[in-house]
Amino acid sequence: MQAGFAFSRLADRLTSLAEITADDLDLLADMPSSIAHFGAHQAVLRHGDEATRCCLLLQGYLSWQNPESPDGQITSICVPGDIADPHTLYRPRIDGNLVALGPAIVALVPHRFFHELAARSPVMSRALLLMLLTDHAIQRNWTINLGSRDALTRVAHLLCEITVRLQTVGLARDFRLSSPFTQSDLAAACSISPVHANRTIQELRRCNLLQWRGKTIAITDWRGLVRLAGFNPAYLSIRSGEDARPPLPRPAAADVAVA
Amino acid sequence: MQAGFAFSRLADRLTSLAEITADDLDLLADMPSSIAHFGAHQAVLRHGDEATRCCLLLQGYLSWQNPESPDGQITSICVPGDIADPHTLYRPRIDGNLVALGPAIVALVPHRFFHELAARSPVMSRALLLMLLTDHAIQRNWTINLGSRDALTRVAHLLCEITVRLQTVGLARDFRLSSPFTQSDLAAACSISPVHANRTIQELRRCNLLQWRGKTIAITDWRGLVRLAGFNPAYLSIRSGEDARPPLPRPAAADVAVA
DNA sequence: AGTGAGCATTAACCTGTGATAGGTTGACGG
DNA sequence: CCGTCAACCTATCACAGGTTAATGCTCACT
Repeated sequence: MQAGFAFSRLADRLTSLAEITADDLDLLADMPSSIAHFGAHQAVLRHGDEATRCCLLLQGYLSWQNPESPDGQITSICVPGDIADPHTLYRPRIDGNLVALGPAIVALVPHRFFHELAARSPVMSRALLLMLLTDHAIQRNWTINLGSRDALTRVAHLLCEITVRLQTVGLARDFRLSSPFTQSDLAAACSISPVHANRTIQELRRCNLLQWRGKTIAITDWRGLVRLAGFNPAYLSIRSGEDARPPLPRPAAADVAVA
Repeated sequence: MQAGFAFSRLADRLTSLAEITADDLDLLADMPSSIAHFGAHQAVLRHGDEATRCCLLLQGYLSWQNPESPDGQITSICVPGDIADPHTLYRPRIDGNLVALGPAIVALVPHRFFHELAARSPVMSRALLLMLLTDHAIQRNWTINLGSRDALTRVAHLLCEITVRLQTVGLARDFRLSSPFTQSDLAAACSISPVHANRTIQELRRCNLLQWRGKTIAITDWRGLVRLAGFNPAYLSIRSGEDARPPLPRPAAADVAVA
């Protein structure tokens, strides 16, 4: 039941990308997979591996890290519902390390399943392609983030992005998100030093934008955070054509603080 | 004749990505296109446009710029043979401004042509997909570049990347590249100030790594530049499976300094 | 209760880069 | 021939953020 719950994140994610029908979703029922659990900072995929399966993230966060940089720079972050490595469907050689941020649950799905899925359903094929394109858009935005913002706004922007991405799959609806990652992880994602990450978070706290205690972050002033970051969710789009919807809290569910 | 020459860049580019046959290349012969010329800093596509055609770059350089950042941050650079906006095939809304760096010649090709091409030839379809994936890998690398290198190595890395990308389409074989872009353009791509870009270039000159006079850059010590930048061309790959070939100067052609 | 590991916090100091502002060169037009 | 303009070069000063290192907190395990 826990597992079925987690799998529905993928459905949510795909639905956010294209007009998926019930029939299409039924195709996911046959998905073969084996479930794997990972602990904090444990490697899911290693640089140089040849992938034969995709990593579908069910719970927690994963990060891609640059193997060459000494401080383990993080180049992207995956949230539940993401396929961490969709590109391996077409080019299986792994470039970078895929590492869990905090405990994570991953479903390993044979490449073959997705290839057949795409062959069987044009809409699903399109959704997978849009997933790739969205990853690309996110990556471009990380480039912008590093290139044009200072530490404070950079961290703020990253938090905005993660929040909206979680909301797309039904998490963090009340702007509370589980944060198993450390301040050093955040620093590695924003390319600042861990010490300065700390200074920065304190500044965000002092502005009453958020609380970060223990393993959850509560964003107490969403609009303030968005304004500070200059965050525009359009790039995360979400249903081709439409512009991104503002992440309004929909009727609360029971699954709120679990990422 | 000039034009036919330029079109062959696309063939070179696609060939570098997948095992293209002569029959596949023949399909390119029907490519409908209209040619457009642009001057320095002129916009090719504007943020918010809806694209119905792809921009195939024949000569010169194009850049994607972030419309929100005041200094016109450059988030990626296109070289001849690149399709500047392959993602518009699937999501036509333009995000960012596509701007010419120096004079550029572009072939505008209807989306329809590429969709039919992909439907007709699986290999071509694959090559187009790999083009998207390579763009993505390059973008990830820009994130790494901004996040983990200082100004000097950042500029060095960018120059290495551009050089190798030019070489895959038969340009810059002798490590001389046309550089219609200004130091400010370079600065915008590396997210440093124009003044500091100048300091940096002088440093590179002082180390005898390159000459930059007028509108051409001559890299005089390629290995030194690669070492300084920590450049590893693997991410540009270039024929799935293989690792990237070292960019050896092949028998010189007549087209050397023209980008 | 005691120990140790990992993480958060604080402080003192240092450096790369930005900002500003001025000077030089070269291409072009009248 | 001179004025204009854009690009390039140089110098100086201020500050965001890096580095290092010491201290404290919290939790897990014995």
